[in-house]
Amino acid sequence: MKRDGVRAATTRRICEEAGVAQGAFHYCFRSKQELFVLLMERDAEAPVQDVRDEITPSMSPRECIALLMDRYWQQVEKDPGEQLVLAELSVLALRDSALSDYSSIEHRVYLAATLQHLRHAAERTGMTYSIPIEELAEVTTSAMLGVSSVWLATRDSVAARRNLDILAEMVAAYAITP
Amino acid sequence: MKRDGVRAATTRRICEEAGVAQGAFHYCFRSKQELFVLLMERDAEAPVQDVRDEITPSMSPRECIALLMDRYWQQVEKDPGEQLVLAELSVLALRDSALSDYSSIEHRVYLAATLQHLRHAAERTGMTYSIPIEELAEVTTSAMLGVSSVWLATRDSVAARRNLDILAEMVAAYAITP
DNA sequence: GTCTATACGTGGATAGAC
DNA sequence: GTCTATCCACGTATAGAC
Repeated sequence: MKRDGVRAATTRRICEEAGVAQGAFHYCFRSKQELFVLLMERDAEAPVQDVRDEITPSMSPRECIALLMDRYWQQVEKDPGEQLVLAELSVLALRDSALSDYSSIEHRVYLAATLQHLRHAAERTGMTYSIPIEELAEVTTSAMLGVSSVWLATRDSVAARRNLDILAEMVAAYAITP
Repeated sequence: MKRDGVRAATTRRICEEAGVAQGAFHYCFRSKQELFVLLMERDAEAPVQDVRDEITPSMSPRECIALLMDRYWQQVEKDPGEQLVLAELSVLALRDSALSDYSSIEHRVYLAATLQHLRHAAERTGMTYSIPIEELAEVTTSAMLGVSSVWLATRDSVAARRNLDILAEMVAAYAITP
């Protein structure tokens, strides 16, 4: 999927690359849809990277938020194919009622990471937020998702980094230092 | 495409709903890809709604930006299918080198609208921005795109409106009143 | 369990009558 | 120009031998 796109992942090609006959597919999975569900369930349980140790008590809000953006951007740029596949699966799920539970996996995975990061930052530096942390995490995650979507299409890394930088500043404005 | 998704737009069904024989398709278009290119060219030239008259000199930056968000949100919620089709076409273009020119149509269309809005707001109210207007428009558009992507999946209108509201506040913080 | 063979539907595209 | 008929490739899924 990462190499050739979700569309190219036919049962024939999957089996071919797995070195088994195509007929074996329906021994392993009831249907192709079942495989997709299993894949998306796995993605939805992607472990959230633990950045607890990277936040030190002396860091400013701006630095804490910048760290979140950096980690996110690293992940995107390290493996753009993965982002693209997640995007493909998301739109696929939006049109297939059997997969609709997974239409927001991309969002959910990163939302959890953002929320965790904001919580750790608050714990370690003693800062608080001027709006509910869930709301801040939600808008931050949505915005980051937008930035990465645009980057996937334009591949303008300079613009993406600048966007995340401005975004970090915007979000940090909602932090209150003790 | 809006009703049943881009995938469902086969040459057969297009001709069926157009009331012509399937063979007529390849008289009108060289290939299905050509039709897609034509469609995306049309989308890319979507007229930017003129909001010049809605901005009055007495409005605060916060109100000006909120107006931008409102207009955007109206468009998304009025016709979610269109947003979804744009998203589908974007990912399609990302995997098809012949369509790669159009992978960022969604972004480009709204970027132009945002930029125009910010310029008009500056002209009518005399305000300026503390960072280059192009950079502010870029990050704002990306963030709005992210919010609408998430909404397409979750259909949580309350969360979306709240996200846009916070976003408006964030962006307005970059305005300097005269 | 894994294979081969095959059924069966659905794509895009073309040929050629009218 | 528009139609019918057809080609051919490829998709998922199943049947049944080994």
